[in-house]
Amino acid sequence: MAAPILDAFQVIADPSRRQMLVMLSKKSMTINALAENFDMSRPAVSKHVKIMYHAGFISITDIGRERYCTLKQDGFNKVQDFIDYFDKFWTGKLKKLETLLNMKAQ
Amino acid sequence: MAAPILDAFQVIADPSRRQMLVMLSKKSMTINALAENFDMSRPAVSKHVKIMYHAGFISITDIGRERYCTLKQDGFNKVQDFIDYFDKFWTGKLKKLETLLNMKAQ
DNA sequence: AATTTGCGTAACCAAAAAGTTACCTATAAG
DNA sequence: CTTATAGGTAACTTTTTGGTTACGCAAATT
Repeated sequence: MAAPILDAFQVIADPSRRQMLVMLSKKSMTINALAENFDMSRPAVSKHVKIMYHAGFISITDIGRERYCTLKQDGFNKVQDFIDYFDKFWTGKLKKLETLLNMKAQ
Repeated sequence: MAAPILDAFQVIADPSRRQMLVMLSKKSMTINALAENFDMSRPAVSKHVKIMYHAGFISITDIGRERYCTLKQDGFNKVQDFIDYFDKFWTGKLKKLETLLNMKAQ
C-alpha cells in the first residue's frame, strides 16, 4: 500500500477520511479500532492514517504494539484559511449591500 | 470531456479549481478569460467550471455566446460546516484547559 | 453571406488514488 | 518459548481524475 502524500484539501476530499476525523474527535483510536467501523481492510485504514498524519490532521503515538491516532489542528487550519478568505468575501458583499440599502433608506 | 459530478470537498481538492474560485472572487469571468490564466486547454477549464457549478460554487449566466461564471456561496457552506464542527471541538478543548488552569490557580 | 469567435461535447489517454491479498515484524499473553 | 495480536509493507488491480485533440454549433463580426 504505497500511501501518497496528499495535501489538507485532498485529505478531506475522501468521505472515509472525513468520517475517521469525526470519530477521532470523540476519542483517540488505534488502527484496528478505526478499521472495525469501516467496510475496508486494515491496510487500507493504515494508509488513510498515514495520509492524514502527513497532512497534519492527526498525531500518532505508539504504545506497545498499538498505534494511537489523535486529532491535531494543523491540517484543519489550512482548509480554514481558504474558507476564511471567501467568508470575508461574502461578509464584504453583505456590507456593501447594507450600505446601499441604508443610502436608499435616507 | 465527460465531467464527473463531484461534491464540495472534491471540488476544492484541486489546486486549479481553488485558483479559479479565488479569481472569481475578484470578478465574474467567462470560460476563455479563465482559460487564459491557466496552462490548460479551454475544454479542460470548461469541465472544471461544470464541476464547480454542480457543487454549488458558481452560477452561470449566458450572455450571447459568452458564459459568465459568478461565485456562489452554497458550495463553500458545506465545507464550512465541516470545519465549524472541528472548530467547536478545538475551542471546547481550549475551554477545558482554561477551566483546569483556573482551578489550579486557586 | 461568409467568417470568426466562444463554448460544448465526444472519444480517448495517462497518471494517480483507493482498494485488495499475501507476507513480515514486534509486542504481549499463555 | 510458543502463540496470538497489532500493525507495517510490497505487489498488484480497478476506478477516478485531469488532461488532450477533433469536431460541431450558435452568436457576433465584416
